[in-house]
Amino acid sequence: MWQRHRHSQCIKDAINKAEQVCQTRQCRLTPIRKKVLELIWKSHKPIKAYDLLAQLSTENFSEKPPTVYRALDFLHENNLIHRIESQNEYIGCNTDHDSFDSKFLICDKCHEVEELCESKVNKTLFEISKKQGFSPSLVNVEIHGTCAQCAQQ
Amino acid sequence: MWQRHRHSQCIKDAINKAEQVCQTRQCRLTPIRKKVLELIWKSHKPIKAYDLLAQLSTENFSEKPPTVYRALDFLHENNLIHRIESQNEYIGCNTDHDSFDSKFLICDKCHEVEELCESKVNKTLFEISKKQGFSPSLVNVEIHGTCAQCAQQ
DNA sequence: TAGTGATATGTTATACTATAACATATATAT
DNA sequence: ATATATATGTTATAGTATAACATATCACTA
Repeated sequence: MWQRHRHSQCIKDAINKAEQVCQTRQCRLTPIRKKVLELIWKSHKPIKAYDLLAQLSTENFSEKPPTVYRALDFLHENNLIHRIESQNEYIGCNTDHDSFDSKFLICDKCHEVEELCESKVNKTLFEISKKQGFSPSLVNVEIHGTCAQCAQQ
Repeated sequence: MWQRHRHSQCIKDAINKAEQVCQTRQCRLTPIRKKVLELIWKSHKPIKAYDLLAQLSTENFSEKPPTVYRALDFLHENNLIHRIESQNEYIGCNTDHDSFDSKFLICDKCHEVEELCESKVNKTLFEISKKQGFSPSLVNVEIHGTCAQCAQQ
């Protein structure tokens, strides 16, 4: 990418947003939760639970599965991260949509993932669902393929 | 359901279709593969790999994970089943679309799943992807919620 | 400010999901 | 018949996630 990406900034933004959300919702961004969120954002790509866990070892936290899964649960419940279902991976969310609607472009070559913010498709899917008597609560779209970068090569 | 569902018939249809597909593609619907496909269709709901495996035990097949995962891989490659990513479950596919496009309504109460056959949304998603320079190869949509049956109760 | 209930974390164990690697058997095509 | 490819058997292990209970910390109020 020719454009300089101020990565440290996007981590900070994510933490700030998380702190705001927690203040509003009266829940606590504890050190573990904050650290896990930071680690997720530090990774430009979606990251696996056990990779997060390994990184926690260098910190002062218990390096055991429940540590990271509890933090992931918390962050997910509060719409601060998404789970990429087809990959068992987690990625930060900095958009303002509620968690019931998420769409991802997943590059199968470099494994980068981009979140799509688009509401038309979502609306259509809701309408189709309702026509069938189905009451949707959550829509997840995962589109696999090749990203622009990788296609050039 | 007031309407009588001829379940044995839909299993037969699925096997017939599989045999056709295999003839066309020059691949083999071996006894294991056929049995796994039958078991998947026998279950009205998506089913887990290890549940299939347990059911294979009563048959004359090796009740070990690779047995079922290999059959699942084969059936999936040939578009005879889908994987519900958010549930780690497998479901039969009797529609004629290619596997690169699948959409499911997943009832979180009774766990029944219905496949949507709809191409408009898919087209839109492809267009959006391409605008971003992304070349999609596969779209998977999983919509969670409550089905008509369960909503009545 | 000590006590109490709710929330969060530590810890051990185990359940659930999937694949690697190599041996053996079966099918298909000369 | 034999060679090659394909499929299955078998053992072991990797990878993903949760249950259950103990301990600690927070937040509220008596």
